[in-house]
Parts: sequence; C-alpha cells; structure tokens
Amino acid sequence: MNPANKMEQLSAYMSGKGLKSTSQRDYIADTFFRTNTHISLEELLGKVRRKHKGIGYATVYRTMKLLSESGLALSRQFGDGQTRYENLPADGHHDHIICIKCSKIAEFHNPKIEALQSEAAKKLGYTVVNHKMELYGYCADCAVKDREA
Amino acid sequence: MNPANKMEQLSAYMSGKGLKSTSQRDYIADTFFRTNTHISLEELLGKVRRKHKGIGYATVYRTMKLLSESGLALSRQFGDGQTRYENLPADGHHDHIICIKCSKIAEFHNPKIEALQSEAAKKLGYTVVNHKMELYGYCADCAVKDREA
DNA sequence: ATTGAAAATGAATATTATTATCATTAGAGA
DNA sequence: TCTCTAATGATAATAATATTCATTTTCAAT
Ligand SMILES: [Mn+2]
Ligand SMILES: [Mn+2]
Ligand SMILES: [Zn+2]
Ligand SMILES: [Zn+2]
Repeated sequence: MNPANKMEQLSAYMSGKGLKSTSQRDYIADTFFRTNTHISLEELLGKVRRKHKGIGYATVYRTMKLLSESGLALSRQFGDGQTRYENLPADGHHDHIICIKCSKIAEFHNPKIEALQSEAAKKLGYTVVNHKMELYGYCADCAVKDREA
Repeated sequence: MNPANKMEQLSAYMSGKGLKSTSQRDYIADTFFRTNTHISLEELLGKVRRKHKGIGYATVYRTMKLLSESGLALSRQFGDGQTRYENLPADGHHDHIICIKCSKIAEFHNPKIEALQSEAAKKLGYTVVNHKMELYGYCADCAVKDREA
C-alpha cells in the first residue's frame, strides 16, 4: 500500500469517527507513511518541522496515536525508553533483532516459531492474540569489531 | 536456592564491591527473596513498610537495582509502564504469557523456539545474546467469561 | 458565502516512573 | 573508639507522554 492509499484509509477512518482533517495531521501522516524506519516521535517531529515549523509536539503525539489506533502504524518499544513507530509491513507482521552495540535492527518472520508459541500457550490454557518477540545480540559488523579488539 | 542462600550470595557480592550491609537493604532483599510473583517496586515498598515504615522509596529502587546487577533478581517490563522483578527461576530462564483481560501471568520455556530464534538471527548475521518474548491473549478463565457474555 | 457547533492546535502544565542530589546517619576496619 | 566511606530518606530533577485550555480551523447546514 502506497502513501496515497494510506491517506485514503486514514481519511475513511477519520470520517467514520467524526474527526476532521487538518493540514498538520495530513502532513504528519504523509511524512510518516513515507518513512521506512522505526522512527521515534522526536525524529518524526524533526522531519515534520523542516517544512512546517509551527507544528507542535502534542500534535505529533496525537497523530501517531491516531494512526496506531486506526491500524496504520505499529508502535514498538525496544527498551531504550522511547516509543518508535513503523509502517505496516506489506508481508504481514514481523519480529525484530536488535544489535546491542550499534542498535541496528533486522526483521524476520518465522511461522514455525509462532506455531510453537500458540502451542505453548494452549498447554497453559491461554489463547494468543498477539506477541512481542525481540532478540538482542550482535550484528555481523559489531561481532567482527569485537573480534578485532 | 532458598532465601538464606540468596542473602549469602548477596553478601558475597557486596563485600566484593566494598558495599556495606544495612538493615534496610537486608530486609528489602529478604522480603523480595520470599516473593514468588512479578512484583512492582510499589508493591515491594508496601510490603516492606508493613514492618519497617521508615524505609524510603529510593532505597527500594536502589536495592532492586543492586539485586538485578548481582544477578539475584530479574527485571521485567510487561508494557504496563512499571518495572517488575522476579526471583531467578530454579529451572533456568522462562518467557511469559499474559492475559490481556485479568493480567494473570503464566510462564513457559521452549528450547525449540529458542533454537529457531538463534537460527533466524544467524541467517541475518546476528548472534543472539538474550531475548524478550511475551505472548498476550486470554487465560482460560477470561476466555470462558467471554463466551458467556 | 456565512454561520456555528465541534474538533484540532500549540503552548504550557501535569503526570508518572525513575534517577540524582545532598545533608545526615550508620557500618566496619584500624 | 575513631574515622572513613557508603547508605539512607527527603526532596528535587529528568524524561517521556498526557492533559488542559484559550484560540483557531474545519465542515455541514443554512
Ligand atoms: Mn519492524
Ligand atoms: Mn516470570
Ligand atoms: Zn551492531
Ligand atoms: Zn485472564
């Protein structure tokens, strides 16, 4: 789904809720839809202010919360104390592996793991609705540097 | 390992670092060692103040940080904004499944999943050092209530 | 095009968990 | 017992996020 489609989706979601479209909201959403990183609120605010310097902190917070609720953005917590957002992946959900030295993030998806998760949950009487799985370790670059040091 | 053993371990760790034993610290640690839940700082402070009402917030924070560093406590973040601590499980590490209705927590360990995690990471050039895996869903009780409603 | 109710904005303030500061107290080796 | 150093607890500081509120903007109805 391209940014324009997403703007339409958002528009539909908003009119369904009686929300109004504004230039700030549109610009923040569009800017976000064009990112392909795990962006923090602060980074997004910076990006957005390059063009619209009047935009406030609160509006970025509010807009990303809205995108999150509407299912057009995913919020992620990687343990550095800041919430990050990413666009919905085209190929379904994925999990993350994060380098504990340089913070580089790689993504993966493993249906076998998820089947085993459901199975483990079932044994305990639970039904899984969603999950959070993050691996922490060294990326290839940082592992090399470690060996050299 | 029982509470008394843990107190010894802690004592050893502290003397190794030139730290002093105090009645507050000892009581907080001992109280924690006797819990078998995922306890928040606030809950622990409450417990501890039942006997020693003078104990300050900061001392509980500092003590739990110390236990965490010494490897005698595990800190957990389950997404409710509060850090929780649990005792080291006797049978190695485990992951969690949390009911999104009543917050009940179950624990599980699945070596097969962890092997697959390492494998997935390896494909991306990463080496896994640790991981965080939480499943969210409905416990048996809450699933039943849902069906009845 | 005008109007008016409802929603959005941005600045400022509040909240919440956690950490740091600092004057005072207490532990423990000499 | 002295004395040095760490620990304590009250309080203030931080940092991310949420809320408040006066003002502005949107948009459906006129
Ligand atoms: Mn991602
Ligand atoms: Mn546990
Ligand atoms: Zn790296
Ligand atoms: Zn439940």
